[in-house]
Amino acid sequence: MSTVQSDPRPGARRKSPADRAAEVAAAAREIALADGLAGITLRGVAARIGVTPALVSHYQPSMDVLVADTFAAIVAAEIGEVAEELASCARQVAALGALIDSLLGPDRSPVTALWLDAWSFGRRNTALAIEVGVQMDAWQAFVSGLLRSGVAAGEFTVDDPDAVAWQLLGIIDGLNAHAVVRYGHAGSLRGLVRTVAEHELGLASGALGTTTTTSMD
Amino acid sequence: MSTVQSDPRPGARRKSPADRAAEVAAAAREIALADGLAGITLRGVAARIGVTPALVSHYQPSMDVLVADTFAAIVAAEIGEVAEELASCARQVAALGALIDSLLGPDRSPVTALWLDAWSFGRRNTALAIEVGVQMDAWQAFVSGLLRSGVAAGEFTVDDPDAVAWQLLGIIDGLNAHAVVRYGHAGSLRGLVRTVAEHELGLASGALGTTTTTSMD
DNA sequence: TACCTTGTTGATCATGCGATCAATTAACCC
DNA sequence: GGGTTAATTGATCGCATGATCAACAAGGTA
Repeated sequence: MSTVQSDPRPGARRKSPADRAAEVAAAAREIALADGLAGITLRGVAARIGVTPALVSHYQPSMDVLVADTFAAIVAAEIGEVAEELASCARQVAALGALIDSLLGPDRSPVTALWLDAWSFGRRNTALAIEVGVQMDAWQAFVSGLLRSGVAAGEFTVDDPDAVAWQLLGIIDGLNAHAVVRYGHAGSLRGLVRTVAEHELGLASGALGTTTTTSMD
Repeated sequence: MSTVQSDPRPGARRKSPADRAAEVAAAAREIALADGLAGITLRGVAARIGVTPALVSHYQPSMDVLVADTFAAIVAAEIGEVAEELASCARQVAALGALIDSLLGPDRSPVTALWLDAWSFGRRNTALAIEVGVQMDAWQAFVSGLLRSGVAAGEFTVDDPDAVAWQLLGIIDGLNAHAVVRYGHAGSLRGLVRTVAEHELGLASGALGTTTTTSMD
């Protein structure tokens, strides 16, 4: 992931700017996922790749930007992964169910914690605030696109796909946040989100697939 | 609010430990609501009450504790206010509707932002993390109590009031978070939460009161 | 009024952060 | 192999934070 390409020259410590930049970015991502955005520090990143703080500083306009870019990279990558994962679904109903499963899965803690950090730090880091907006919009666009596809395919109906997308993402984020802060994971809450989605889309109960549902069934 | 009680002695600068502590706490609360938990700083609090940083330090075991206590005080006060506000409701259904209105009202930004800070900072501040847990549990207990009262009164049925309380709070927090970070306020989302609540409680649509609902109706 | 308790101060320390820059030296090219 | 480019370093600055403590002085008390 960190462009480790064989590296022909023996004992070579110097790297091309592109490689170094990639290395810095990768280190920042790893730190962010492990210790949160607050863990991304000049000296911390430098130490992780065995380099002087000055060098890290040299490859970034400012730490605020590095933090913002790191957040954006992680979230964007995740959107890509989820999109790819959902591409195999024949019907949009199935894709939506898979999306909910994915976003409320057992391994969400790191990314959810990252979002919590971003929401909080965004008030003191303009670059990050902008990136938070961009990534939230990206998620919203992805989900609303999914909804529109489903409507186009005649699988369900939605009055306002944009609004419903925001609602679903809001609910999911809230449940995930609670799960990260107070519980282990939010898997048991999938049923609730499914129910909400089914209601919003005018689907029958269970149309989005069923695991062990939480509430009344 | 900051115990300004007349103060008989003229030109008195000295205050009793209790008064000073209250003054410090009040200043911390004001700062937290205005600038977030990150704004609570030794020198900042000191400057606000016209006092030396050393004095503020003198009245608190550590800044981490002051931050945690400030967060707890604000949230606890809000729970108290909401509880009092809901006490006038004759039926629990009305109380639940009022609760949703209150928690998704137009002036939620400061408190929601505070929660976001707390969730994020809790990873680096043990005292705060504990307080976050306590206050989340307090809210959960309040809501589940409300649900149990409604069940006892025969107004609706809930299989697992504890779980449903967590779900409702999770949804509300998520929508509020999105509203704070990306939108003005979450008022237009009340309809969604009402719908979820009605579904969870086996109520008819509109049973929790209606404002302009968002989705399909 | 003199004393003594104690709330309060000023100075100071230690820490961690981001950022800068001349000097170094590795790596490439001719 | 020598020269040149530029990646990298070490040293150092400036700033903000939390925390400590001897010294001071306000204010109640005898």
